[in-house]
Amino acid sequence: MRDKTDQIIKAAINVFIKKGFLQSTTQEIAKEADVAEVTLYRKFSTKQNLFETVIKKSLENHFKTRIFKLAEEGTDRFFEEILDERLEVISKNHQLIKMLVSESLMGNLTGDLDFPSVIYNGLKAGIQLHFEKQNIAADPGIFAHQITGILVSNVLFVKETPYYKLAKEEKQKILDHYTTSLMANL
Amino acid sequence: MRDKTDQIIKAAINVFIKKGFLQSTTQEIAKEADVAEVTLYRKFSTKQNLFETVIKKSLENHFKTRIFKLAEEGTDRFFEEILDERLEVISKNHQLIKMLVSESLMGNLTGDLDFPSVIYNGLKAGIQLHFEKQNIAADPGIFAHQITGILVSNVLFVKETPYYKLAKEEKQKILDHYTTSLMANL
Amino acid sequence: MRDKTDQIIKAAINVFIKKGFLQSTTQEIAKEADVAEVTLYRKFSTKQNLFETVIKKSLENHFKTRIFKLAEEGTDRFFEEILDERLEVISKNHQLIKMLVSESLMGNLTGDLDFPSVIYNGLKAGIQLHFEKQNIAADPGIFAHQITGILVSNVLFVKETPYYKLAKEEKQKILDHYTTSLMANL
Amino acid sequence: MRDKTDQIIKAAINVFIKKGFLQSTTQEIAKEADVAEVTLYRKFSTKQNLFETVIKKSLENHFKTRIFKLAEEGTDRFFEEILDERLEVISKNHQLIKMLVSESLMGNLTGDLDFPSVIYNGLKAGIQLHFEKQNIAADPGIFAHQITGILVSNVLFVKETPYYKLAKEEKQKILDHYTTSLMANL
DNA sequence: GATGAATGAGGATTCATTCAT
DNA sequence: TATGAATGAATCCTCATTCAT
Repeated sequence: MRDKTDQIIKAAINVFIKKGFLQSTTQEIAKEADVAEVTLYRKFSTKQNLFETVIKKSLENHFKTRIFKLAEEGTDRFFEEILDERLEVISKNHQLIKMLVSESLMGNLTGDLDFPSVIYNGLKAGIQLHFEKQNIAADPGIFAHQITGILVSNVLFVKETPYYKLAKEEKQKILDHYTTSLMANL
Repeated sequence: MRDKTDQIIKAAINVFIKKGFLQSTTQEIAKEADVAEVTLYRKFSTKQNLFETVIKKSLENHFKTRIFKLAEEGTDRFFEEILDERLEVISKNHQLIKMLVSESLMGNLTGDLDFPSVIYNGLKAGIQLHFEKQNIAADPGIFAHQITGILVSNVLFVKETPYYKLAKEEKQKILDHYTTSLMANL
Repeated sequence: MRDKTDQIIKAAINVFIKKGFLQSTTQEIAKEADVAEVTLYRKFSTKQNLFETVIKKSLENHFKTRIFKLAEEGTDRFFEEILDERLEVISKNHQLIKMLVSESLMGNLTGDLDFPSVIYNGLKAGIQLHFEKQNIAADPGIFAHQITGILVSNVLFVKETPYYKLAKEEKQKILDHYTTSLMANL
Repeated sequence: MRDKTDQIIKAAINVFIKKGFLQSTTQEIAKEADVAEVTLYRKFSTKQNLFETVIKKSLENHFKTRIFKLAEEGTDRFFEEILDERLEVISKNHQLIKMLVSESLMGNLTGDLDFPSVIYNGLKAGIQLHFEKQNIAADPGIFAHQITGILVSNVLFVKETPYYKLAKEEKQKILDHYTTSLMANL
């Protein structure tokens, strides 16, 4: 039972990532999950509901962040570290995130499922804490905004080599660039 | 004749913006255009084709850029000016651009219809020219990338007041922030 | 379950016979089968597929032939008997066969669904066996061809009284005529 | 004007032969005739009407027969000559005749457009005359029927080499076979 | 708990034909 | 006479969802 439910969720996530919400059919998901189509309705009652469940699960699984710990620690490489962490995650879940952003833009994600908002709010809260700890007088919002932009542009354009596969020095170069940009306004 | 065609295009753009490609139905477009559904097919043969026509038209109408002229002129406020221009356009066509980015992410836009690429490539070419004129040794790609990020984050998050409605000083503050960020790496 | 499937097949055959493939609509078939149109698609996926299924079934049900048994037996009234058998079948399934021939001419039947070919090949093989058994040196093809002609002309032209309703002597007269014709070339 | 009309008829015949009545569209015919679709309606008012016109024309153009002259002449090779004539015509207009027979079977041809009937009736009348002249006491109908069967079987099955391309001796062999068959019942 | 069977609603597209010029 | 423009009516087919077992 947990079994079938998991199969469905796994299949659903694959299909949704590949085709997006509208293009995915419950038929295809059921087939990929090797389950009868009705079973899926038994457990999730609605395609929309299945989608939301899947999104929630994905967000939980992939986007845990260390941002608050970093802010607490008071590291002076704060921006560098969260950028590194985020770029790593994004490059590893490229398709998923593309879908999340796309669905967000289409208005299919609301509240705590709206990926860009979740990211943004997380960043903002973390940065705010960081600024407080470091006695920096600056608007956390605009920095969160800017970082989100950096991240999203990395979703829109696929690089030959994804970030997480880059050599350490290459990563560093990128991080330096972004950090320099961000710090310029402090 | 041009008349009906225009009605259809106008209606199509509205509907596509409101609902995206998949959710839009030719029926609804026809109704909004006050035209028989067939007429739409006579003129555009396919929903997909209508969509592409509409997108092309939109790109032509709204996204002419002064970037090359600016690069030629050799203004030292180059980044500031193109950012201003772009933010103006974006804030005025928010819904349209949301749709364009969304469809791009879903893979429904290719080649010269792929909005983010078009923007990015335009920026890159302009920046390259600018750098050459100013004898700046820097990678235009990374700056184009960064600006695209800035722009997209402005698409993702709706502000209370859209950019184009802001007071001059407020605009200037925003532009200063971004420009400082960008110039920090020169 | 078998129930609905059978209803559909039965209805489909009726409609196809009455109107031919192109003129028949899945809607009408569904209605005649007292089934939702979708159900038909669930079971047969395609109108074409339903058509082929129905044709196959019809061929199996109505056109089993005794020709090989007759050839084996070595009866000297071989031609007479198969002609009788065939004319019986044809006159009893006149509408069906008209449709089959018509669709064949339109190129909508291929391979083992192509009624005229099936008939011809069956005849040819049977006659060949017959000739071998009887040590007759003649081309089975031309006789099969000729018999097919006889049969088809009985499809094209409706008689007042169908063959199967004729009195024994009348049948005999017809058979004699055809047999004389055929045997003249032996 | 005559010009356009002719273009349309020519195009129509091509398309109808290639696709049959139902599968042909007035659009395609108009395109092939290099004429506006409406023009076709101007001149023929209806697809059905165009079809009938075209059929009539075709029957007139291709199926003039010498049968009555032959009957009058009182040749003793009567059957042979009309068979030769007919097989020649059929093999030269194979596609057209396939279409005619197919449409006849579908009930789309009535009265003097019904090709098989036309052929049959022509044969019957000619044979009757022949029998009278030759003082033969036999039913012309059954012979006409039989010849029609021969002809139709030549429509159903395409030979590698069409009749009209065969060498004289080969034609003769075929004619001898058929004639023998027919005469056996005299 | 799981599923085979069935469906209402809708969607893109095609076709013969008419209108107005 | 010829035609560009427009359309009502259908057609095949798909999808999310429910029913009965």
